[in-house]
Amino acid sequence: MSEPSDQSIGVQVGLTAVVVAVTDERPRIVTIGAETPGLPSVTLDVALDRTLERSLRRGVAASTGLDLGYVEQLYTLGDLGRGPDSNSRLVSVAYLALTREAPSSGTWRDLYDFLPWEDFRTRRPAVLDDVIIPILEAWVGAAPDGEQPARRERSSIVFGLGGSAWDVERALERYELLFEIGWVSEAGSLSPDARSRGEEMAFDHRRIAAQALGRLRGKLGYRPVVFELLPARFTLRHLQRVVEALWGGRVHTQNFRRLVERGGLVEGTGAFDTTTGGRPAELYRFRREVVLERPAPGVGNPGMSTAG
Amino acid sequence: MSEPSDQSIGVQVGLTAVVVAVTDERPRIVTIGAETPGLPSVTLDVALDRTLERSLRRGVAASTGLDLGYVEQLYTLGDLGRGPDSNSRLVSVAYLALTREAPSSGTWRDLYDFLPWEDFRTRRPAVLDDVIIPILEAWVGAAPDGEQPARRERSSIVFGLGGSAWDVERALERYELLFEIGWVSEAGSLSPDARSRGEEMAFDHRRIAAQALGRLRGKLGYRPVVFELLPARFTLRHLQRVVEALWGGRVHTQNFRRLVERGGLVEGTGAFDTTTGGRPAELYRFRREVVLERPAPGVGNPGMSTAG
DNA sequence: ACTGATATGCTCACCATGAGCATAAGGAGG
DNA sequence: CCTCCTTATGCTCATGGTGAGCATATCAGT
Repeated sequence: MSEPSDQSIGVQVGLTAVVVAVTDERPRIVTIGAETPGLPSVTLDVALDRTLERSLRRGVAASTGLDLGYVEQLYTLGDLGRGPDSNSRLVSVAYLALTREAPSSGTWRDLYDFLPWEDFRTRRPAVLDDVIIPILEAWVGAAPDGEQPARRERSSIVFGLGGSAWDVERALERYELLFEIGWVSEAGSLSPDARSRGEEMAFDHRRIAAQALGRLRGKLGYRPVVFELLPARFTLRHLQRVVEALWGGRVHTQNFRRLVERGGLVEGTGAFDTTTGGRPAELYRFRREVVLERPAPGVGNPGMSTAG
Repeated sequence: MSEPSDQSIGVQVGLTAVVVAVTDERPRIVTIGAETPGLPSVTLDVALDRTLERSLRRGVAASTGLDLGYVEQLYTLGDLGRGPDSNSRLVSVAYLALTREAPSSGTWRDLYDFLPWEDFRTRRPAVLDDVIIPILEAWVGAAPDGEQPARRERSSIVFGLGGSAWDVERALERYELLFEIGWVSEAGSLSPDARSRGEEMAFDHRRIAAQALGRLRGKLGYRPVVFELLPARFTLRHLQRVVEALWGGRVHTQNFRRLVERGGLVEGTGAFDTTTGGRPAELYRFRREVVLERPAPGVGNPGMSTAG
């Protein structure tokens, strides 16, 4: 059982949030700090906070001015060597928060600035074929002894090589592999080609951001979380763009419509948006009742295509 | 960012494991303690453990003698009022571990002893219709003001009432709801009807067990985790029984076979097991390569039937 | 009116899934 | 040996979901 002991002296518990919004068809996160961007974080205050989540909300409000809505725990990190000094041990609980972009004392940044290889919407990222895959192949080739198959398998699964499909949800595994082979790094060591390697973040915050992206992508398929990122009324096109922004790929428009309409996720309001350029689009709203009807309501896994 | 401060004094970090095996078609977990069963736990030792997971493995080995294989982080709990005394704050990181049952200095217990309403294999648990649903209806009826619809919706979703289907993965939500309405309780207050309410566990360990069950049930569908619970060679029947034990329901045998065979999850070895009673069953092995071929290899969500 | 957009409806082939029938191959008992 | 019971395994069929693509509707501009 859990016996208290002096060993725990020097342990601190931090709470860190990846606050996600989608604006102008781009996934955005709140960052703090002028030079190296970091995620909004707070140290658990035993006296003030009854629960971890309350502590997080308080901390994010204090450092960004944002009042969080949907919040979900991601992961707890506690490896040696984290945190500001080497004397104490920092255990951080990372959270994913969904909201709509609002003025903040932090800075909203494009998530794909930090993870550029994750966005397939306009085209397959060139850095994948030009740089990452060759480096992975070298890493596989340089494997000691019988470890080569394991390395080959891992890179295949994670980066969709040799017959495996690109799995959008494996964003964390991709980051971890790139980190292990030394191609991306943490804690703001400026690399000369930040554009292709992605910008760095403070501490291990970029890893957390990658995990948030992967979790969110996965959850999109079976829980109606997208609507946290949308206004109360939206066009199906808008909904699709938000999903695509997070997914990092394009989907078949008609099938996407069928999915969300026939799946009962949305219902028309009768009002129209005429500002979209062509035929006016009907404004829809989220049908909350859907969670009663279907076991796993979400936008499914609509077939991804690199084309529009 | 994360500023160290004296607020964190008094915080302890604990690691807790739900160690799951399946023996004789029953899901089993390791418990510690003579009276009220608890989960194996350890306090993070800053000096000894480089990572949280190492700490957990060390702690479980120390308290049960078990050497864990597959380990996955579940959730981090940190509410006020946890832990042994009210002076300090205990933040616990809960883990799910999968293994095969082996001699242990802890005690292997049937998981459904603690969560009896979760097992639909022989029949729908009587306690659901006899006790739980009436209590839920009373709780809905007793709702203040306009809160009634929300309560009705929640109980419908979580317990599969009024058209909603029983979702095996919502084990945690069911426990949480039962806890909120006071029908199950924590920390070993002996209830007179433990057989139907389920046996209690120390602290909030029963909640953690419920979460482990839900997570495991979910993961079964899209990751080949069952095989952590099976020997290297097994019959399809054995595989099916293990899945059913965790799922808490029966599946259609032929369709299950089709799923795992045509899905490439297993391959025959040519050897047979003649001890099963009828026609000898071929022994199969897990095909590791499947993770390369399919994005989400698992035993899917084979249709559940209450009948055999 | 014609063009270019976007919105929306509909069809069709294909595959995964739920359900059930039928056959194969052991053992136990007469 | 024959019959029955049990488990294993093969196959069919209807249904619904999914990927793709064609066709039509309705706006803004020119």
